[in-house]
Amino acid sequence: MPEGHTLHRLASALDRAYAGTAPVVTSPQGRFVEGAALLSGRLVEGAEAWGKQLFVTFEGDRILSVHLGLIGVFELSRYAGGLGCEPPPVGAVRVRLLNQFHVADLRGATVCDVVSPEQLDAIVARLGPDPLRAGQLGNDPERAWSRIARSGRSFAELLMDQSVLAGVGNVYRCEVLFRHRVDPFRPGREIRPATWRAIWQDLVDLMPIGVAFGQIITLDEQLDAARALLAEGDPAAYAVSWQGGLEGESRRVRRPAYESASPFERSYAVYKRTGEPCPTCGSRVRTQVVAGRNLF
DNA sequence: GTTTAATGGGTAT
DNA sequence: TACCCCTTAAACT
Repeated sequence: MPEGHTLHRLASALDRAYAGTAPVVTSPQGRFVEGAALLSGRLVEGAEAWGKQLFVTFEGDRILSVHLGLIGVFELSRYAGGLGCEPPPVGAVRVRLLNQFHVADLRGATVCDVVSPEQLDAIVARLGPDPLRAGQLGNDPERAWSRIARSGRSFAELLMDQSVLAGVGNVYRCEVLFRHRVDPFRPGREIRPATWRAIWQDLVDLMPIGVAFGQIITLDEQLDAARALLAEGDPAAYAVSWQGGLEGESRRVRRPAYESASPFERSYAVYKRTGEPCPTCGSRVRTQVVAGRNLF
């Protein structure tokens, strides 16, 4: 379940697995048969993410455009044995990319289309700056600030608006508001410029760590440990493609490669901690549904 | 066996 | 603000 870090991690994993190869593209579920036919057998030029949008570019200006939505999963795994020996699709697999060593199965996405470069540009043009593309041309955080500074909408709402800021979802939103002690309901126009700059910089620091470990990490102790691991070495060590069930568990736990096994327990300051004590002051974390999403 | 929740977002009202 | 779509697995009966 995806925020921007998931999509960027997925894009680079797909890029490594498929760029320069011509995968067989199918739709075992049957709902993307025509699109699959447009792509199958063509050389993959690359994969990239913008915010929560994923694009896989095939030769001939045909681009697979995917948005995972709330529940979508693009499960990438390596298999041994070559074509014809791949694992059978399980569940509602809308798209399967298959080459000699890799299978990627897409399930539950809200968007899955073949688009042109012009359509890709139009999708990207609707997005605000992406903290995972910090420093890149045309990805200026001032664009987000100009929207925030003149908006009467709540800051919490603005952080989730992909046309203001691309890639942040509910977890990063809740956690970053907590980290900077910002009232979620304060209107954008009452946010101080220094507050916005600090939050943008924090996301620029935090989100690549999320990409490296395949997990949103926002607690300071975990961040310190994560930075130490990254400093001493090999983020690829965490790019494990399968996570088996724990010893004694009856059910096998499978995770997509881009989510990977992480050495960190999933733990947040406020997200999904309703009723539990604040890590700083001990008061109870409260929840309020804002436009259909749980704000903590 | 059925219901619900989930890190999203588009469209209608 | 409501409702719709996508799919799965955990949490309920």
